[in-house]
Amino acid sequence: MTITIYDVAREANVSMATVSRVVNGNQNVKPATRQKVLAVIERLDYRPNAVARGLASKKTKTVGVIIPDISNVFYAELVRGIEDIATMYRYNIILTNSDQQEDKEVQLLSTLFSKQVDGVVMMSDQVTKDMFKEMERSQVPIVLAGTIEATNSFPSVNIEYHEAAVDAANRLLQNGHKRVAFVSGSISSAINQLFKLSGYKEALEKANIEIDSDLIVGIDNTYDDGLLAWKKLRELENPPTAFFAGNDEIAIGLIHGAQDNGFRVPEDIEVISFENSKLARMVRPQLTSVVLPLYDIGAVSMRLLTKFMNKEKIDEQTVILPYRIEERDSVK
Amino acid sequence: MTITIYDVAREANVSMATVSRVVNGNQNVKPATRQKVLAVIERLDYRPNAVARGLASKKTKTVGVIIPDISNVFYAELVRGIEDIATMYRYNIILTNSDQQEDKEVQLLSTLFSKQVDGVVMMSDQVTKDMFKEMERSQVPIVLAGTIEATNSFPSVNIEYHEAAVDAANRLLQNGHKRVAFVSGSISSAINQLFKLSGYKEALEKANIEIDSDLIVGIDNTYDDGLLAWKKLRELENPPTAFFAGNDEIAIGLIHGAQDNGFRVPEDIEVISFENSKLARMVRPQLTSVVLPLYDIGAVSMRLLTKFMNKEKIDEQTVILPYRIEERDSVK
DNA sequence: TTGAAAGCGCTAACAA
DNA sequence: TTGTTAGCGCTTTCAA
Repeated sequence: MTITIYDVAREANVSMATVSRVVNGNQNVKPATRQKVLAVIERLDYRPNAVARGLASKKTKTVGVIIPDISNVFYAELVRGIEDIATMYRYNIILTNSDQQEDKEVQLLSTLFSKQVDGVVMMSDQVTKDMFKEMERSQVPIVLAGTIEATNSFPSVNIEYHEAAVDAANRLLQNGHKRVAFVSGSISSAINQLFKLSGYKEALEKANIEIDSDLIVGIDNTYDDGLLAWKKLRELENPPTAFFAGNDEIAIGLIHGAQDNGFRVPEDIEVISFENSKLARMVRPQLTSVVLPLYDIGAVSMRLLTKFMNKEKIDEQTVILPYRIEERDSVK
Repeated sequence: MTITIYDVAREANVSMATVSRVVNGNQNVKPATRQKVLAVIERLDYRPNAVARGLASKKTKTVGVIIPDISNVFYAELVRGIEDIATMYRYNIILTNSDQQEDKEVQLLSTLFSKQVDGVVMMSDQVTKDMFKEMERSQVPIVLAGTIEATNSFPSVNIEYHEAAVDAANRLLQNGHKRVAFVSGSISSAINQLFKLSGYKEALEKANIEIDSDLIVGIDNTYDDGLLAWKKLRELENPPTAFFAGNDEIAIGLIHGAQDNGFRVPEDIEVISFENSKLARMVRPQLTSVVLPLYDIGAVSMRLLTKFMNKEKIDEQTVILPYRIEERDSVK
């Protein structure tokens, strides 16, 4: 039925150990023997069983990936970065969606461990206590991608969210705005709370502008919620004239809300986003946005993971990638 | 170090077979014994090794997924559908990107087989001969999602592309257009060629409109190419007044191209799309589009695959999902 | 340079 | 209801 290393060994008149050696590229095989074995492998169309190999070697050449939701472009980009580097190092990835549910994240980790993955790349809004506990007892390395964990106990790849947020807010402030709204997804998440919002606040404070909590709104990371946020903010006695949007969908919602009400962007209203997905160029006006290099974060995370898996020397387990602001047309 | 079924057996004073039984929910265990074993499992925090299990049982509870590119929303939606149903049936997925490269697709299949996946869901523009050969000798079921294979040798899930295309073209023709362009990605792909384009042609012929090959343009499925296609088509002596776009990005490129040239959509130019991703609602005017239910195609494909994997009775291995046209504002 | 043999951690007859 | 045992297909000593 399925042909095994034994069949090859028998046909080639060698021991299975020898077959194993040629399959694994071990140099201790006489060229002639190697040829002979290779020929039989070819003839029988032998294909090593990776599961058996995994059991014997305790290496599965597969890594687990936990993200909130693959149907979100944001995470999809990240995963592409991870997968490309994984492929490069001959790993496959098991992809899982957590929907940001803590219990699911914990359970997913557990499933991945039971499947004996060689490592895990994970992205989460917030590393809770339970997750931390599960992560701690992992036998394999875990890299956090675009995820903040307070104690910095795990390797991670991020950008300077705080500085980026300060920059973005300043970009608006320097155009003279006094009423700048902060509209972002899950304000409670570590990154939004600790970095983006704090950057926004710092910029305002430095500009001597009082922080108005009415101008800080936490919504879902969606277009519709962006639209809604516009409506709500518009009804304020003293509505904002500029918006710091947590991501592209929100930014577009805000812009369309403004346009539908007869405002022009950027003439009347300015909007800066924080993501720079493909979407950023697919609206009019095109979005000025902090670029979050998701693909790179994924790629670098995976590369870092390979280093841990191969027990290579690690220079720095906390890597910070550069960011920049892509100037387009939603800000003057 | 790692604790195994043996450790549990020893601590619980039972045989490993009994432990195996309780772990697998086998009913042939005395409740008292079950309790005892469960307690030890809990105490030692024993976790079954899925790789060993896979080797012994020849079932890995993981399925392979091959798609062109996860960073494309289109495929990401599909994968989410697959993953959700997979999770429901306790399968994990190994995700791979083929970038539509035939050799990569063949090689990916081979890798997945070597990892002993229990089945494969795959999406491809075109099932080539080499792929077909590799698929044919698969020991496990393969379901094609949103993919046409001429001989219908494999189970598949699709929509009525041809009818949908006829409908879409008619939607434009009924508004009196005589010059309707067909702008789509990889005209050579099976679906585009055999179904979308043929539907477009059929509709035109029925309306007694001569087919003008200048009006049929094959590009990449991108926003930028949509923009370019607009420019090119605009320079025609007798330019089109309506567009059948192969997907949302192309539709948006076309619309922006038109708007940038001072045309109004849908007043001057009408555009119908073929996808209905999230994007469709995120532009002005919002896109009228054939809805391609990607999530559903993924979900149904995975469900179908579980039936094959469990050797359930299959009513129909070729499933066709309904489509509809979402009327919005890019068509009058 | 090669082979023998002992696992890897589990499932699944089969016997008791 | 439980235990014994023979694999599953491979890697990896160790010895030759």
